[in-house]
Amino acid sequence: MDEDTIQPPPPPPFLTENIITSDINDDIFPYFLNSSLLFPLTSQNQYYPTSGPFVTQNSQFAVENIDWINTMLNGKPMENRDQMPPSPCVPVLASTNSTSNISNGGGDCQNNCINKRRGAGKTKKPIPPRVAFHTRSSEDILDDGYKWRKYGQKSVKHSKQPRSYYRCTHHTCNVKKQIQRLSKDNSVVVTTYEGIHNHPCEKLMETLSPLLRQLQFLSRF
DNA sequence: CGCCTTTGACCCGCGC
DNA sequence: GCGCGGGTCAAAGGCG
Repeated sequence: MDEDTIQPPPPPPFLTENIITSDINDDIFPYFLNSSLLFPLTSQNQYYPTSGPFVTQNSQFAVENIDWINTMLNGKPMENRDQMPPSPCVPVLASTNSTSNISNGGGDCQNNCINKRRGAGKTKKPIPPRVAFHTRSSEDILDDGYKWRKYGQKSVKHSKQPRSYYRCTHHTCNVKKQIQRLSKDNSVVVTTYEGIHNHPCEKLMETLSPLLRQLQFLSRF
């Protein structure tokens, strides 16, 4: 397939609707989130592909299954974000089977989240990595590709809106998230992630697999 | 039947 | 030590 025939996909509607700010280590970065994928933005408000090999109009580029939430929680990608290719990007087939590096935070969650409330001992509880998103959405629960189980809900002081507590249902994963609407602006959902997933994002793989299969098929002609 | 949400009780950290 | 507020547990009930 000639590269000229590859047309960049139109920006999905959520890119103009669900504007998100993320709050990590006192830095605020804008992000877009669709039903399952998270797109970091460049400083020029261009978005990155979430994962897989991609081409820009001028060059090919591979993003290897990056889970942006986990990557942010590891605190690494921000200084490099403007070195990455601008959108629109088109997914292409990987020419070689690259090494798999799927959303593995290096097990930090196990270290940081191990302190349970009972028997935590006298040592000061380490603060687990956290990231918060502000999303304008009518939906409380944004589908981030992971599966969550609600384990609590509390009303919080100085807020009319209750706070909901969720835990990743993966049996080895201790990642939690809190969901709460802003009392000042009910249309804004604040989602706070705590910890790092130690397993791949199932939905991400589900989403990309058919697309890549289709492209593989088309590339034969 | 298994998985999920709901919800009141309980626990813990922190400030006073 | 006490009280408050936030976070978690776990039983009960709902749903597919």
